[in-house]
Amino acid sequence: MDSIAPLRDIRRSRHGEVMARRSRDRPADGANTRISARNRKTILDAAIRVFTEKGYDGASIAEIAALSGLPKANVYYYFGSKQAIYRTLIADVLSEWDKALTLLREERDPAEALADYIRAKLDFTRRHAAESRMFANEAVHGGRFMSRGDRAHIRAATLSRVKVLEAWMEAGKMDRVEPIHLFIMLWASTQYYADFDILARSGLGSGRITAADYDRAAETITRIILKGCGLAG
Amino acid sequence: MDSIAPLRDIRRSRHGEVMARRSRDRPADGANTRISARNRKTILDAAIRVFTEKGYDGASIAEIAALSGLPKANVYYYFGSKQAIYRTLIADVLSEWDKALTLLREERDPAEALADYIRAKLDFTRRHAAESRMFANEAVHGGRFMSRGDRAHIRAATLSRVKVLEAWMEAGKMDRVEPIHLFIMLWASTQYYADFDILARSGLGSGRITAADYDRAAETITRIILKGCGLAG
DNA sequence: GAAAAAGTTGACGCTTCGGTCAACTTTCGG
DNA sequence: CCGAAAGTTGACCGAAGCGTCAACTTTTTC
Repeated sequence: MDSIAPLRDIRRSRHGEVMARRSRDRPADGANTRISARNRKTILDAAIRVFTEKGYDGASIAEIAALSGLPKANVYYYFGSKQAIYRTLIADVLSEWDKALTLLREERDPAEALADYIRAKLDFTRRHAAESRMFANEAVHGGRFMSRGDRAHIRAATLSRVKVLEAWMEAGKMDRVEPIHLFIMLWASTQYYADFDILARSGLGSGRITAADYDRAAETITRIILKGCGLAG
Repeated sequence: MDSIAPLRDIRRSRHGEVMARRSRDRPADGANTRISARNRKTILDAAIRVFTEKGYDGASIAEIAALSGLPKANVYYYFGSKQAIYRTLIADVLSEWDKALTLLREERDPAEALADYIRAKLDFTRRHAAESRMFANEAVHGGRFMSRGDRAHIRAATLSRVKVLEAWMEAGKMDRVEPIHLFIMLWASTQYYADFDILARSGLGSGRITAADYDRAAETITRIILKGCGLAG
C-alpha cells in the first residue's frame, strides 16, 4: 500500500528509455493469431516509414502509432519497446544483405556473375529504398543496435564471397585486385542512389531518381567495373 | 504583472524546439572577442563529436555542453539554438565538398587528375571522418537542414566538373561513360570507409581502418576506375 | 456457453528535452 | 578607475519522449 516503488533490473538511457526488460504479461510469445500477425505487420510497415524518415532517435512511438492507426499502448502490447521494433526491422534488412551475394558463385562466369550482382543490388536498392536508408542510417551511427551475431553474419557472408573472387583471380579469369575494396566499391556505388538520394539527385538534376536513371547507373557501373577488372569483352 | 505569456512569431517542432527566432540580447553579432572565438570553437568541437555519434535528433545540447565543459546556458549564449550549431557545422563541411573537385581541371591529364582526386577525397575522408559522417547522416535524412543555397552550390559544383569529364571524352582522352554516374561511383567509394566504418571494418577484419587500408583502397579504386574508363597505361 | 487467453485503450508517471531568464561577474575602452 | 559591454550561470518552464497500468472488450478454446 503505497510503500516503495518496485525496483527491477533495468537500465535506462536518455528519455528513460528501457534498455533491457522482462515482459510482464507475456505478449509476443506463442502469439500467432491472425490479429497478432496483422497488427504486427501494420506496426512494422508504419515503423519503417517513420524510422527511415526520422532515424531512430528522431522517430517517436506516438508517430508510429498514429501512422498505423493504433493507440500507442497497443503498439507496446505487440512490441515491448522502441528498440524491439527497430531491431526487428534491422534484422529483416540484414537477411536481404547476403541474398544478392549468393549470385556470386565460383562456378559462374565472373563477368556475368558480377553484372548480375550489380543489377540485383541496384534493383533491391530501388525497390526497397526505405529499408536501404534505414540500414544506412544504422550503419552511419556505428551499428548501435546490431547484435554481435548480426556483425558476425555480415562478416561471414563477406568473407565467403571474398574467397570466390580470389578463386577467380587465382584461375586467371580476372585481374588481381583487393577483393574487399572491390566489394566496397560495389556496395557503395549501388547503395548511394537510395541512401544519399538528395546528393544523387543534385547531380542527376531530376526531381526523382527514375527507373531509367537506375538503368543508366547499372550500365555505367557494370561497364567500368568489368573493364576495370579485366573482364571486358 | 503575471498577465499573459508573450506571444512571439515562432514555430515549434517536437520538443518545443524553436525553428525560427529573433535574438533578444544580440549575441553572435559583431562579437569577435578572443573569448568569443575560443568558446565558439570549443563548442563546435564538442558539437561535432556529439552530432557525429548521435545524429541531429539524438544529440542533446546538455551533452554538448558537458563535453565542452561549459554550462548549457553558456552554449545558448553563443549559439541561439541547436539548429544554429548544426548548420554552422554543415556549412563548414560543405565548403570542403568542392575543394577536392578543383583538382579536376580540363587542361590536366585525365588519369593524373582522377588519381589525385581519389587520393584527395580519401585523405579528407580519413582525416575528417567525423565531419564526413555527420554530413552523411544529414544526407541520409534528406538534407533537412541544408538550405536551398547549399543545394544549389552542390549542384553547380557538380555540373561544372561534369563538363570537364565531357570535354575529356569529347577529345577522345577517355571512354565515354555517363559522367554523373562515374562521379557517384567516386563519391560513394571514397566516403564509404568513413561513413560506413563498421561495414567496411567487417570486411577488412581490422579493429580500426588503418592508413595502410586507405592506401590499399586508393590503389584499388584508382586502378579499377582508370582502367575502367580506358585510362590505363 | 463459460472460462481463459488475447487484444484494446485512456490516463498517467517520470525523465529529458530545447530553450529562457534574471542576477551576477569579468573584461575592456577611454 | 568607471561605466558599458560581454560573458557566466543556476534555476526554471512547458512540451514531448518512452514506457506502464488497470480496467475493459473481443476472440479463442474446450
